[in-house]
Amino acid sequence: MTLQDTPRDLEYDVERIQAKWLAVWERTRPFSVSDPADKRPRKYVLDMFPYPSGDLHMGHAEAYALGDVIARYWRQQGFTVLHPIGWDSFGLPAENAAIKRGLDPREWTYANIEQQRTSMKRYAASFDWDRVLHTSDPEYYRWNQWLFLRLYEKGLAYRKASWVNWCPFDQTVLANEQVIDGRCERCDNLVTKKQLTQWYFRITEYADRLLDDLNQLEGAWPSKVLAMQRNWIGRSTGAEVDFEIEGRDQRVTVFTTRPDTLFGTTFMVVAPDSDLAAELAAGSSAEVRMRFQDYLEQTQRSSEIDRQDQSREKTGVFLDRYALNPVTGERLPIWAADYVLADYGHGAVMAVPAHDQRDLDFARRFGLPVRVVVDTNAPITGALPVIPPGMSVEQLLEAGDLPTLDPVATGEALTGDGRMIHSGPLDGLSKQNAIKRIIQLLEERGVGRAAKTYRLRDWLISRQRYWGTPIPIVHGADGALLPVPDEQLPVLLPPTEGLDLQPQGTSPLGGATGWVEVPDPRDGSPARRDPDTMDTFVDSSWYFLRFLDPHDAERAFDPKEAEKWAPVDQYVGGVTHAILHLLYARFITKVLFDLGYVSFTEPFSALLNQGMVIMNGSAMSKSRGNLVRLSDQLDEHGVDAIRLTMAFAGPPEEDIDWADVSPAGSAKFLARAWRISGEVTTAPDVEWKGGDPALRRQAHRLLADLPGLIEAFKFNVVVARLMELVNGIRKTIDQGPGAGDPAVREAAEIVAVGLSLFAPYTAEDMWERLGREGSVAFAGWRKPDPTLLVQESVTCIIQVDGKVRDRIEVPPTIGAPELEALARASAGVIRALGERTVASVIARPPRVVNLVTAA
RNA sequence: GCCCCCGUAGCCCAACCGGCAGAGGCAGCCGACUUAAAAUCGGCCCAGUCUGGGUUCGAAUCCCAGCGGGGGCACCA
Repeated sequence: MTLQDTPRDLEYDVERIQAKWLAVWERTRPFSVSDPADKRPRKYVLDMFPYPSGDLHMGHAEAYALGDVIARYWRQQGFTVLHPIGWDSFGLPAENAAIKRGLDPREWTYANIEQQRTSMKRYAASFDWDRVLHTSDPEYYRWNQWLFLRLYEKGLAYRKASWVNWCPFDQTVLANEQVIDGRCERCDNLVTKKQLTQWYFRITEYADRLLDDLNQLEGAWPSKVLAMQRNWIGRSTGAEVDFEIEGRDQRVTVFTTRPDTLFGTTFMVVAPDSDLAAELAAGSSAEVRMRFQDYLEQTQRSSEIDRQDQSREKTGVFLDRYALNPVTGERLPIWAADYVLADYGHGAVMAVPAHDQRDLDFARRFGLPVRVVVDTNAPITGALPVIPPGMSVEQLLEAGDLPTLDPVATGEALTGDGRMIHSGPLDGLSKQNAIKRIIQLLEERGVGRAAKTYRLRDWLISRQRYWGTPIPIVHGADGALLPVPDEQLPVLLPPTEGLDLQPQGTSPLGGATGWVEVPDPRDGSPARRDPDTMDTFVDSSWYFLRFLDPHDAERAFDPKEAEKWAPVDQYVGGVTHAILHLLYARFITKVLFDLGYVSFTEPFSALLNQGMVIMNGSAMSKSRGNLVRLSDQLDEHGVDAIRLTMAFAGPPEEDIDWADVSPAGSAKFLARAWRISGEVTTAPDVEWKGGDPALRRQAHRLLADLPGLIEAFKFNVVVARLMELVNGIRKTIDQGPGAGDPAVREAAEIVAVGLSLFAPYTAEDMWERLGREGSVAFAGWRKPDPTLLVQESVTCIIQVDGKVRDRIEVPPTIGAPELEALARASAGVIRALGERTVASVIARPPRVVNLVTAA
């Protein structure tokens, strides 16, 4: 039987193979998942969905190649794999492009989606094309609105006036993530602060759960991402202490991580832009009021950059007001200074200059008292300098080698551990014990308590832009917030005709008169829709659930489907989303859990972060002139070669420098593998048992190792092993039993199935050339034959004092005594040992024996 | 300043629970085939694992301290 027929078949023709199989897949839709009777085990493999800005680029190519390896692997393992794709299609770039070109954002967005869809299909990503969603479709965003209303009902969506980031050039509010080093991410102008009333999601209420549940993900998420999430949430534990204020009824509460230093507090500092500061100043003299007002204005003029500059000298004004230390009754002057932040803790701190660097800097600048209450030279912890032998601590002190105890002189706060002094009931205690004791005391007297505080802030979700989900709230003339009833959803975005999308600091939707003006549902009087749209991170915080039921017109998703598929077994995407997107999705999942819509509390059971594709050591960009176009690469080397290069380049989480890898080499390998499939002369039903044992062993060892390698994301190693096997087949054909050996067919088929994870076109064509029916994508792994995995003999290394002196072939089942005897008798050992005698023997059969000589 | 990764041949990268430092590729060199070149096939060359300590019979692997690179958080009380 001849498998190669036409002359064209003799060469690996990338274009022909791609065109052929692309047409087949378009017809058969092999990766659509819809059979409700399917009883196979399930996997949900999800790639982060793309934002439709232009065509796919190299970064997409890497992410989708790697996600596809995982999806295709589980299919070969006999799982039904849900691997959907959609578009995160609301957002600023569409709006900006629309403004620039005078288009409707819809045109730009959906044209780009079409282009990306075509590219993805060409790229042979094994997506379920029947579940596509776009977040900018009303069928999708109506459920954002539904979700918003559920949060609103629970008190988790609320409005508040607050200082927000404001770009004076773009005339818009910016999210924290859009502020890079104090500048607007888009126009690079300095960002200022503006007080606005905005919608927030109360994510801080979930801070503890968001932090603690990360422990469940240990090992399944990259440790880097876990660390980033922990940093971002930023929980610190300590205590709240209530201070009485002279001339004020209410106490002021401060947060501190060092309540043990309470006796060392010598003044109090409040944030100048806090309500408290304004109130305290108001109760002071006219002169203080003026000085405070000046300072406040100065603070607000200074940019984020200035404020974060740590070399900047401390500034502040004395408010001529006093607080009373709750344990000593001591009078503490109150200052306003911008090194205290209004929105962290309570916007006020108890200053302990001896033991806090910032407080010390401030105290030294303004001549405030400094009192040491922790003797950091006391021998309590390892914080002491190393004491050279023969010298006592006293001698060192005399020699001036120990740090002096006076922070005022040195300018260095004593932040280390030590023994408490000048602290009444705390004297003599260590830091940890002092913290416990003082909290106890404060609680007994009702003037303080253990407390936690967080860096995490509530999630500002309003945007004054057009291209997003309208917030489903109507404002009554009396200020009432009236949620739009579920049955009236979606609140559709009005058409852009007649709207000015140019950012002006208020939402463009406010100008859509016919849309924004609605009757008050209570009495028909004039009312207005909320003109803001939602942050697009809302869209992506639950899309993985919509994929389970993307066409459902009755609800956001079917809880039964969620039960079947969710949470996502494997999530794949860039580390750029390591904080915000993942945090928001985790938050919304917990909310949906609390509301009873899902039965799990974490959305993504495992996470793989792929690195970036860079060029010559730096990120690709037009301005650098090092941009590599994906379409050029695909044209030049073929889809499979590019996909294989992405997998082979190295560990997935590391960056790929395109200058260091060889797509041409990948193409060469694919051609080599493909050619073998045409050389096989045995029929598909040949009995392989009699095939060349060496090749069979190699092939079966690969089968045995493959699951572990893929599941550890060692795709580069799998590709290397496939290359090895192809080399083995080549050798068997050219220098061994020849192409007619059954082992050659067996190994070639294993290569085809293995390659189906990385190079779907080539694998499919090989499978056909091998005379196999059906798609290779579902062929499944052959079971490794255990008899082929057992080695007849292994090489045992024999060491003398840890150095290899000989190696012998032994049966794998050899016992320790026997092995030791062989080792002692080996020529290399006798030579190395010479006159010396063996003191002890470490035998680890069958791999190693170590003979240790007497000293 | 605090925290998280990573440092192995000229380059990209392997090396299981600590046990022969090398699987694979790129580049280079040599050879076969060819009138020649390309393609193809075969072969060869190449490091003692960033540095210094420690643990161990034995360390690329574990621990400590540095150095170099990447990343996150940061006047966060």
